[in-house]
Amino acid sequence: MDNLTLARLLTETGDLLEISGGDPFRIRSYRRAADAAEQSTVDLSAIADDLPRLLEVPGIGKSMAANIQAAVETGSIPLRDELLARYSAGILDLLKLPGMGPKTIALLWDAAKISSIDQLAEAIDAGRLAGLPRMGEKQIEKLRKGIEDFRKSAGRFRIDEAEESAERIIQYLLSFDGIDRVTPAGSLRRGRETAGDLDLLVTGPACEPDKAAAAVEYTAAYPGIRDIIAKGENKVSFYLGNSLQVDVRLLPSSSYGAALQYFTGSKMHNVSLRQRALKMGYTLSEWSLGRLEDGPAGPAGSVVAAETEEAIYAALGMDWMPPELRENLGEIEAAARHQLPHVIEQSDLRGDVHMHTHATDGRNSIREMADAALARGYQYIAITDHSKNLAMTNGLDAERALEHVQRNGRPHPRLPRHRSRHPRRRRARPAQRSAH
DNA sequence: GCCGTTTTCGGCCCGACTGTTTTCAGTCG
Repeated sequence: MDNLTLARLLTETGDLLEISGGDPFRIRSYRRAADAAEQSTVDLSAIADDLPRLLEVPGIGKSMAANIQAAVETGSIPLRDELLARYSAGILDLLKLPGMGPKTIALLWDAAKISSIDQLAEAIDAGRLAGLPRMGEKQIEKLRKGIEDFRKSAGRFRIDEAEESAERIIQYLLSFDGIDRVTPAGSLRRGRETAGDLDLLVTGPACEPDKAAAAVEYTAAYPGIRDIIAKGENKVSFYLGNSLQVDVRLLPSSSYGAALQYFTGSKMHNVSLRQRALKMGYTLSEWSLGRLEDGPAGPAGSVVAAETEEAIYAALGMDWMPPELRENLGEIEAAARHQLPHVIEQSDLRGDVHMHTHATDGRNSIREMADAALARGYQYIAITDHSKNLAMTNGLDAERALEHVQRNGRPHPRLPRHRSRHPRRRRARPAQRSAH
């Protein structure tokens, strides 16, 4: 069983526990364990029998270790099976509808025994939701729309697709007078391979508190918007035509560092960082790092650090770290010990050994790719075009391959202007795991 | 259910937005 499957099982158990009204902190433990499984560079199923090693993983205690062992042996987690038997497998899909959380699902279950999207759609059409607590007209319409969107399906987006969408929105926003800077944050900034949504941080004089109304309206008028999800004093969320969700947050330049830190995440990194802040007598929010004794953070809260990420991490006794490391996998402790690992950069890459030319399904010639590779400082490349077995991609047989090389491929003094399939930076091995 | 710079018990992040709740609960990131 791979780590992603393990993470899904743990997440689902946490979700079901929440629907059943379980202890919030126990629920959080399942989520934290799921996160640990997803991010771990060690194959947890391979060490399932090695209890001491499992317990070394932050977020995995005795119970979670037992759950992992059960999952590897049986393909599921006992508590998950028990709860699924009480409801039905389809109940987990309900959580994917916008605005639908465990409390609402519990309500729908208690009032109408609804445990799947199809049952919910049917209940809406039959008018059986009207009259339930918190089920006004707008709420029901929102659910109807959510079901429609779910059936069309959205899912996660490749990072290059998200980047393209981001670039267009950034250009649009920068043309507004008083917006100085638009910074993509979230998983895009953390260099993940896919993004569930797009987070954009907007700063400038037009984003000062109490003055942001015009900029908010301008943002909400972006031509690519399909539906507005939420619009407030300094935040706009919407769906683009391709179903990518975009969250735009407008904050004053004086809060840029705090906002960037907050919006970059990951969620679990932020939770850990705030816990550390609390222990040190501070409170951290998207507005600033402030002193706890001065009251809650926020636009009017006290400011220990806010303008740069560096200042915030420094005030918390830590080195600044590249966004790629912020996954709550020990980087906070490593930064506090000043022992962050080196993150591999584009300049560290020496070559690329998986490249297709226009002879099959690539877009460039061997020569063009060689030139591009040289421009990046590569020392070698390997051309790996398809064989004829893959006819749909114009696979080459031996004769055609030879012809192609003779025509294009004489040893060339120079090398991949093809878009690398690798992220610009590769994730470094987290510090804590290097001790394993 | 996990974890420890005070802790093996007692605490566990924080603010924005929405809808219908007349003061707030639920959801989200």
